[in-house]
Amino acid sequence: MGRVRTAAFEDQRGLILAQAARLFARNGYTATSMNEVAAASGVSKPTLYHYVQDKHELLLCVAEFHIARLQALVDEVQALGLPPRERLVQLVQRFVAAYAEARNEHRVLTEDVKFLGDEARARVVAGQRRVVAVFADTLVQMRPDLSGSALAKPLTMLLFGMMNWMFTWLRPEGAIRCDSMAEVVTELFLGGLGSVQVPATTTTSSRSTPPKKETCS
Amino acid sequence: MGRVRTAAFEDQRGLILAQAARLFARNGYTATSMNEVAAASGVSKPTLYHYVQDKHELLLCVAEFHIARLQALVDEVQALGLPPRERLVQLVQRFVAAYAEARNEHRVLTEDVKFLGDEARARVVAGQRRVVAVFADTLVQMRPDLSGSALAKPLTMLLFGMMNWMFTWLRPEGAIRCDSMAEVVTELFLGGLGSVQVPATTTTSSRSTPPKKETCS
DNA sequence: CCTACCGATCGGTAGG
DNA sequence: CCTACCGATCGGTAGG
Repeated sequence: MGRVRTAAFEDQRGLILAQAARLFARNGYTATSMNEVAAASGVSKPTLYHYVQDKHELLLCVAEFHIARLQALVDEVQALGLPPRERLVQLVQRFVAAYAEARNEHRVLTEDVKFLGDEARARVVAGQRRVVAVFADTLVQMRPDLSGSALAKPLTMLLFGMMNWMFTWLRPEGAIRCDSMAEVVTELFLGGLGSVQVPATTTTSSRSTPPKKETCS
Repeated sequence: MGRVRTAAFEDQRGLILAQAARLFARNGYTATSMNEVAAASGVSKPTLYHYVQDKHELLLCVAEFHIARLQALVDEVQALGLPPRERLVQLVQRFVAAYAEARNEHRVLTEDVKFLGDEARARVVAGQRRVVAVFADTLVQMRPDLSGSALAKPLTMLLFGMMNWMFTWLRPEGAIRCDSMAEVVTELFLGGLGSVQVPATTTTSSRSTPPKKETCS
């Protein structure tokens, strides 16, 4: 049947991807050499190239495995059939936990995507967009007046900003636990959501705004 | 008489720093060559090295000029003598505007600091910490029960997360104006701040915790 | 799986 | 001696 090496091959490949994610996260994609990835994985450089085609594929695999994990998370939560508010609580809680567990991969996803080629980057961005859309839809269900306004996606991105930025300053060994931070994020965001004013004019703004460049002050 | 070259020298140097910031922001520090910086600045590489000592100094100057701008902003707002809530509104509004105006420099500051040497990075991080401290102090003045809790700095970092992350998805040519986003951030954060629960047990943890605190970078 | 290499390009500097 | 540059190339190292 299948080649005997497959299981061990995938194990070794997984270890290489994890080590690559660690090095990319710490030193950046460009500043990380394939020699370093090989050494950290306990193999020679030619052996490394037996498991991955090239440096870009290494980056793409790290990013896509992480995106796939996040999409699975979204599917799980949607399968629970919760009302929107409870669904958002679950989403935040599980995303923060997933980010914490895959800290290196998450950093690579948020910082090194620009080093992918155009098609590869487009795939990754499309995956991210699908995840963001679920959050945005949930927000609209919680506040129907957001529907049609231009605010649903920006609000979603502010929420992602809190979660994503968290892992630039929250140390895993620190006194603050990730799950307690997830609670704070939830309280802050859900508590503040009702205070955000939806401008009545924003609904028609998609028609009235010309493609004229609006420089941010 | 004073050196005639000084004014022109500083102008040229400023242009080089701006071009370096643009290239670093777009392609990353490591992936940007000194040849590209030189070409973008309209000078030869030897001439580039007449204006900067080396590549690391280029990165350090971009980061420090931006930090200095932010510290000046903080000083301006503090000089207004506003009550804490209005002070925070002003801080958010001006920081978002400053980030928008110095978009490239801001991206360099948040993504490429790791490529600085130890001493240089320590200087930059110290500057960031001073800025963060003003935000955190203002939060504590708004909610005195945050004093002594471990939540003031994390909450501040959530606020910075919304602002910092904003410039990864908000396009300058887009329909959404930066100042209107500053309003949304303010409404969301101030509206949600009252909903955040301060755990009673956390109060004593700040005294019992040794220097093992989170480094808010 | 290793040693040994390649085309190219890196950051930085020589002489003029 | 200084400055402000240029064309050319240095020693090392990148991905492969």
